[in-house]
Amino acid sequence: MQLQHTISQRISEALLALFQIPVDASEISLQPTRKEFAGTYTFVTFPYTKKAGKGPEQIGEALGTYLKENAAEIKDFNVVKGFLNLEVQDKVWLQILRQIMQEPGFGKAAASGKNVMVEYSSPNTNKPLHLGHLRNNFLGYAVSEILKANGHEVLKANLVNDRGIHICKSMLAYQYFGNGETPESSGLKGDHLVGKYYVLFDKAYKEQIDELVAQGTDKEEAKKKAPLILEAQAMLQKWEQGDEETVSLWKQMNTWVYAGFDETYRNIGVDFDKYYYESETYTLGKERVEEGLQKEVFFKKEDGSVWVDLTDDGLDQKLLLRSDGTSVYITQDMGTAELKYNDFPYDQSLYVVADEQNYHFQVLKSVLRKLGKPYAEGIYHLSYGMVDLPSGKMKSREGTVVDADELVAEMVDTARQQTEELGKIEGFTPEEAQQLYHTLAMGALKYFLLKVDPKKRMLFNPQESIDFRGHTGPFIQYTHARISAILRKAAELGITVDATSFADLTELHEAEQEVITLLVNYPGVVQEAGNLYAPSIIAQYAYDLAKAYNRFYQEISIFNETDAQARSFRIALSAMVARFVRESMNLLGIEVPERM
RNA sequence: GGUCUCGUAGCUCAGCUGGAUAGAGCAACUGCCUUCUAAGCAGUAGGUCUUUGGUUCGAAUCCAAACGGGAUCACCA
Repeated sequence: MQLQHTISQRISEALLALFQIPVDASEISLQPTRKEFAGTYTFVTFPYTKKAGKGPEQIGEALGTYLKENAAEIKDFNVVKGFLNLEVQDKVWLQILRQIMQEPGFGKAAASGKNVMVEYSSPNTNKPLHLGHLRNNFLGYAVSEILKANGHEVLKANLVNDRGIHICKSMLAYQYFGNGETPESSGLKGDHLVGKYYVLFDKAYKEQIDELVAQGTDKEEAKKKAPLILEAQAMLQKWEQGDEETVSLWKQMNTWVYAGFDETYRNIGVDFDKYYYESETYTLGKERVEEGLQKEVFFKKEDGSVWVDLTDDGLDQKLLLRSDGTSVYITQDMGTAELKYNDFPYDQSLYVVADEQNYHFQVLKSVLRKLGKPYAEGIYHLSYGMVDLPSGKMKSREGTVVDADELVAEMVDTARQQTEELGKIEGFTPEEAQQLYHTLAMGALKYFLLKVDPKKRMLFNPQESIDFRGHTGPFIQYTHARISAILRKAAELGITVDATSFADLTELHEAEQEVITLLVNYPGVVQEAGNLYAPSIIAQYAYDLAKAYNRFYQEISIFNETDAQARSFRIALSAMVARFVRESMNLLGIEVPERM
């Protein structure tokens, strides 16, 4: 809100009046006052000692005295070394709360006119989603919501990797071992069924390799010569040639997988505005290569392969087209970048992709820049760290992955157990109870994965990682449920509250004031999270707000308060906390319950 | 080997463009439910911010080097 800016303005005026130091208000930075001192905002005086010709404490004292006398917002001050701690008048806080109540869009930025595409999820169709994908999906969804709150037009895209050698592996194994199995006949979810054959392929493939090695073949050689891999490669050729039988099987298996993915997406609460399929885009990009050759920013080697030299940008030479004229990964991405831009002329295009592809995206951006593409600068790789298990890195082929569907189911079950233990389901219908378990499970899981800085690699311990107490999603959800109970009670008592209900109130408890201070910060937090593409900032905020509210809740009674204005104020404050807890959690894709 | 990245409490993580005695949660210990939901609140204990230099009024934060993790450097995706 304006409060910080107003105070900066006052300090700017004071610096000029007292020390003849001209400083623009925008250059004055305030920081939150540390817990152990009185005050809300702290101004550091060290940087001004030279210009003022006075010691840091003298400056602080002089500024504080001046502000207390001349600035209506300032209640009091104290100086500790070079730190001027400022207390804001209670009536100012109350006025701010009234303003927030009357401003439904508080925390939502006006339309920016900017278009942002967010590509996330982007699964392979040869196996089901696992824990790593969950981080990706939650991040992509949350960042999209945060960007919307910042006033941008967002298009969520999913680029499905539905072709390639890995798909052929599943298909081949299915041909050998499938016996016509279907999701219906096996009772397996489609993506899990296909994933099963992917694992089977790998197993059989490894056996063949071992066999060849036993016969004296070199290991690397064996990997290339094993009959199964040759068959898979032949199958990919047939697929590319449009072989009817191959394409038909491919369609069949993909249909199963998509049904499975849709179910998972629905279950975890993510969605997309547009799907792209690599089977439709993998030949794109060749025109870009041609364009680059004409512009002479790419070059062709004798064998016909096309390369780009990126040594100017600190990168290497990079292959863009194979000698046989077929595309590689980067060729495709050059094509899809153009396709995306034509579909949705973006100012920014985010790729939510794990950090193992950092180099790839540097190359992509650099290549498009060389081609002079207007959309090159908007490309941003939202790189996130891997999720490790206590046993180390997850490897899908080795079966050391945490399956997304299983994990969610386990979480729901844990939520049920916890809730039942606490005896909190009285008055719930079975459907409501099930709904609650799901809400809590997803809250716990999403919060756990989103509270960590996306860039950082993180550890997930299935045994102990997901808690329902402390710094968790359910803690924040619980706070919302608590407040809901208060608001229900207020309604039962016939108490209605609006911005005029506490017009004469002039004093606040410290715990109340701290809650308002956090509410004031909300728009700034949303903005920062948007600028940094960091849902973790929202997660931290929601926790801080819930924590501060719980302290207030514990210390101060609402319905035992005899002063009607103070009581109304506390109900209003509670309602605002509920509102911003809900909004901030929704930005993370997390629902909050009315009761729990 | 080149490039990039990370190293903060026993564990998992915060610490914004440099600011006060480095913060949470979990785990451990102590209090608080005849009063609005104890999935809560308050408190105790726990640290050479990997190390060494440098920049300055001031460094967990910026710079350099070392050590230790990780990623990447495919006519794979």
